[in-house]
Amino acid sequence: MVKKVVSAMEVAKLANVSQSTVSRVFTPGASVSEKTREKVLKIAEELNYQPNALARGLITKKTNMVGLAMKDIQNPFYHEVLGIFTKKLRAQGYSVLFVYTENEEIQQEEINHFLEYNVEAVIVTDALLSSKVVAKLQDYDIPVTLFNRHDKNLVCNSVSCDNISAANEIAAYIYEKGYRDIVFITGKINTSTSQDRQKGFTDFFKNKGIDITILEGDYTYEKSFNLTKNMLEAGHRPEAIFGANDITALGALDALKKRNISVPDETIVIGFDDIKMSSWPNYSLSTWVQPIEQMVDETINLLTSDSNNDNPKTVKLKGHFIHRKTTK
Amino acid sequence: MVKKVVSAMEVAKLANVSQSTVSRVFTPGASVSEKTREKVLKIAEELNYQPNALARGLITKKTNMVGLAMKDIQNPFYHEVLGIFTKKLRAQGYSVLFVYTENEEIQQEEINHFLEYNVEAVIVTDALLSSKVVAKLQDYDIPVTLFNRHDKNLVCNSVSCDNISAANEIAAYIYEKGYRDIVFITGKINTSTSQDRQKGFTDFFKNKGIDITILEGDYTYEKSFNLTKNMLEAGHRPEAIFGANDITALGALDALKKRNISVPDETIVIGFDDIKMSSWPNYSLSTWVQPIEQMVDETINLLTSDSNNDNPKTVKLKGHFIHRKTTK
DNA sequence: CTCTGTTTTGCATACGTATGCAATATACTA
DNA sequence: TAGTATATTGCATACGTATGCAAAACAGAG
Repeated sequence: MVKKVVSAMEVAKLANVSQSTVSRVFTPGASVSEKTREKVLKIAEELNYQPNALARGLITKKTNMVGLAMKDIQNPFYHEVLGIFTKKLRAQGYSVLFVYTENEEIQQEEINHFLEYNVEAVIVTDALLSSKVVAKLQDYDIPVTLFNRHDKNLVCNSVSCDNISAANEIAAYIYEKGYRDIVFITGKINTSTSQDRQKGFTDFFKNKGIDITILEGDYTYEKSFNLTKNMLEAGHRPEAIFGANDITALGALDALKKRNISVPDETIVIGFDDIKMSSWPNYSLSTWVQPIEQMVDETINLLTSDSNNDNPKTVKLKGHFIHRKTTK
Repeated sequence: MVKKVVSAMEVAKLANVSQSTVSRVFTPGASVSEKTREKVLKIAEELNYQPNALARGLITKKTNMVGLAMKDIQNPFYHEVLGIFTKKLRAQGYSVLFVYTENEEIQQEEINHFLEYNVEAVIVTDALLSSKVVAKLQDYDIPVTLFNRHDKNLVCNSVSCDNISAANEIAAYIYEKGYRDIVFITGKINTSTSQDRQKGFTDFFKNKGIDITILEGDYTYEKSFNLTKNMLEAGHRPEAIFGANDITALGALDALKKRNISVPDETIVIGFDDIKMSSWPNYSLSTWVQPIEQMVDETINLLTSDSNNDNPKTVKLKGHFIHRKTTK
């Protein structure tokens, strides 16, 4: 029993008004008398009418769609991010056109998809963007915002945690507790998050004249687990390990446990992100809490306050350290 | 420097053809001579032309958009599912309009959003749907498919793992190993997944005349952890625990570890889903592997093979058990 | 070269909405 | 009451594409 989708025209006929009037009833701010508004709304309700977003977008160029691109990784942090984005965007009347990409760089093709649908803005989370792609989007006046990333080569908005200062504070914490044998496990080294956290962390110790050990990870649990395991087997048991994110820290933590090294008594472990899992009793990981909600709010602000691409903004938020059971 | 979005008309002018011809070049199967096709494509390339999906959808009613709804939970299983869906749908030329919902039941409002954008199909994952909402979608001839769920009250497609037989096999495995003191920790009890897994599991033991313990969980780690902890503190240490999903099983596993109960020597633990985490060395959880890829394939098949809503299909796939270190 | 059958093209229109402009209805002032 | 200002409405058109139909171009046969 296929019900025909009703158009504004049919509502208009039944309500004895013109299609324009029906349109105006559904256009916020348009001029309609209270009486006709009610009349039209009543009929519309009966017919189950709702404006066609495609036709509407065709004229207004306001599609109320936002393109959200994300890379395929196992980090649950981004799952949370996605959820928050979707909720908050909907609250502002936006729908989310979602793209998961396996590629290191977002492909031209994926962006074309966004363009075809006239998205009003593009948010890129945990994925890289070539400057060529950004340029193309900006050619069409579509603002681009990097979430949890920044890139000096790209002239576009960016919202992230102030990773450098956060890592710096973590370093200070470790230093003040008196630990001197320290390890940093990086994430993917071509990500700004990993780079900044490494910089903030190592710079602090450099100033103190302390050498720390850098293990090159890739933001996966497995890599971090193995790096730590190998290090321990080679006879190096550090006093403190800072992982570039929680997943990394958890990998290290499990490797320590496997060798029956007591955390935090013999070695302390600190992560970054505060994913759900980190608060599980078995892990109870001390970590840096990213202010996700705020970060998302700022991102949405950027794209609604029709920020012009010629003058992109960079927002850095602070977050805070949370002490659990992997530190003393 | 805002570049104007070019339309088929402008390409047509430069190529000395009509707009219709340009349209036909971009419409698979339309009649265009090879010579003009090349000419048009060349100009289109130069102007960076691409068809406007909105205008196209307005006429053809083919928007190439699929609505995907998901509930807000912490289970990483659905993160994987989302990724696979997006990739495979894109491969078929579909874009994904994504909705995250916090509500137990998907709201009318969310569905309206899908309708406004003329999505061609709706996939619901880990969320409930009222029959009223399904009816509305079907009124408009939009096929609805439940993923990893089924619901007798809803006349719509459904794709899931054969939870009953899977749980049955797990029960058989446990029985054959000789365990008799057995616990099942449920998920949210209003989900078909939890119900079916419970049924398949308990029915097996009922036939053998064995009573098992049911703990009512909610698919969260915390709940499962506490249930297990309380049980152990009350002096009940079962020989086998089956969790309605991996998160549940991991909660139980951690509670066991906390009490220094040796797994699998004193108690074995089995989960369901095979999320990434389950293969982490520290957990190494034995579990039932859901054939996600196949499940997604089947779902997409259902919606592309313009299955009529009057004759909805139910697909159940098998999956397999994977033995890791929480079983012997 | 002519005639016929087939491909390729252009013309016109439709999809469902928003909006500038002019016409009409209403409210307000004196 | 008449006159003016304002609010409300309808008309016509535009957005960018697809498509039925008829015209035009082409290919093949004789």
